[in-house]
Amino acid sequence: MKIDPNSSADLSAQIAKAIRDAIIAGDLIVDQRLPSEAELSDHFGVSRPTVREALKRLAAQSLIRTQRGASGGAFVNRISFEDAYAQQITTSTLLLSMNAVSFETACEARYTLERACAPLSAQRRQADHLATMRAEIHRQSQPGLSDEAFCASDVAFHRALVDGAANPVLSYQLAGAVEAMQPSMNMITFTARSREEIIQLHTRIADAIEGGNGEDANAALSELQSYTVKMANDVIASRAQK
Amino acid sequence: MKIDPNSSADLSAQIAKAIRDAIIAGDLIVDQRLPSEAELSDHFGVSRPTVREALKRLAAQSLIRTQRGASGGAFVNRISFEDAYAQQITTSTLLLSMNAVSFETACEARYTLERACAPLSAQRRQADHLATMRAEIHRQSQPGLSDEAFCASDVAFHRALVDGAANPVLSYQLAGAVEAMQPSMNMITFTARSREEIIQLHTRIADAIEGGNGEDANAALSELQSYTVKMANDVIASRAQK
DNA sequence: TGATTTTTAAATGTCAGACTTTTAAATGTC
DNA sequence: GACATTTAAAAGTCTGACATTTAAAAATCA
Repeated sequence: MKIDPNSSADLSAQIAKAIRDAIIAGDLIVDQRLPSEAELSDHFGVSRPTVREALKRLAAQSLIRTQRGASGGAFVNRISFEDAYAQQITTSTLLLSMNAVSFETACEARYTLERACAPLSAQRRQADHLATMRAEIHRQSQPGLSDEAFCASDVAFHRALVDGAANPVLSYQLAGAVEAMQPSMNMITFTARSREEIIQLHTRIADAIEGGNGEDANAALSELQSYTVKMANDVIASRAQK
Repeated sequence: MKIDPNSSADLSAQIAKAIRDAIIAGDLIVDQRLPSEAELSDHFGVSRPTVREALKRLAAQSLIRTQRGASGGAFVNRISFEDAYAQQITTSTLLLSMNAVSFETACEARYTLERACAPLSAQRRQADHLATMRAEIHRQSQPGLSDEAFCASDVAFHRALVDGAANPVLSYQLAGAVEAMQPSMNMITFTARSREEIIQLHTRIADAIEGGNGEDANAALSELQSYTVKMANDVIASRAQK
């Protein structure tokens, strides 16, 4: 692991890259302890604060974890699916909110990916996935539920659908697509009428998943996509009017 | 933006979280300048190195960028699709390599997602996507190509397929699924015979995309998935034998 | 001897203050 | 007015110190 002291880039960025590359290449394996900060600053010929900045960069990506105390230090971290979910959701959410991505484009991506999962879910879903879906449908039909809570329940419903495919990699990839839309969804006002419509489609999806009918589920998902886009366009139109 | 000095968590982590939350909530908007490091350390009642560690954490997630010099400082960064790609690929790659995910599971996720894109790509692909696919097929048929180069070309082919769907959000989500598999793919030895088989399937896919036939493309993708899994299993079996 | 408590040392976390380098803007000069 | 010079602000880096945490070693005691 070496750095170029003449490069224009930050030393801490270079050091972080060197260590990151070593982890990706497998030169540093999970749970292996890195040299102490003092040793690293010796090795790279920089001061301890500079090394620390590099380590914080890696910690922010969940590549390492640190422990204080004797026999503490920085350890190569096994990235958990939970960590990866969280990072993906943050990145996806900001990517959408900062880049003028149309609601329609994001929605298409989300539902296209969900339709990829639904047939697998129809085949493999366990009882608990179905139970979660039914429970969320029930919650959605409660009167007095706020729009935000309705959206959150919607996300939970769709996550159960995706998790039913019993492929954690798929669940991870979908997490970003589903959750990143929540901020834009939160802008929509869900009237009693539209909630009813959505709940009906959710019920159709749950029935199809229960019956092992992936095609039906996908048809309902497509309708849900159209309806959601329509609702969003209504909001945009009514805003433009004002 | 406030922190709790009595919390057990690192101050720099708390500060990073406070700023990150402000960005996500929209309290800090793109290109807005954060207070200088000195001002931030005043505000949070901590030293400058601590503030700097927090800022490096955010920089690692591409949430801010920094500029030196007069009228420099830390600015809220617009996360580009390129940044998001890179992060997703790093995270996905490490997630797979560190978590004993079976080749089959990862492969299923990848091809399931690709099959979601292919019909869109068959409808919308531009000439350049098709040209890239054909060019990569041609490269793959070159004798003397290393296994690594063959894999890299394979990735480029599949990316062109996905990009043909003309939905940047979809391309972003797929980037992780496709690229994260490269390390495991690199472990496979591609014999002349297997390359021929793959090239034939790639050609079928390209033909289907050119002809606007999403179903054909998906059938070929399914075959490619089976064949890839079979090859990987052969490698695993022959290793176990040794 | 064995269990418990105390001490110790290593490591990260934090701080203060200084110096270096970069860079844009203000100032001065022709 | 155009160009060169100075200046000041800000990030980048360094040194050295102290605080806090924690596991292991040492000491104590039943």
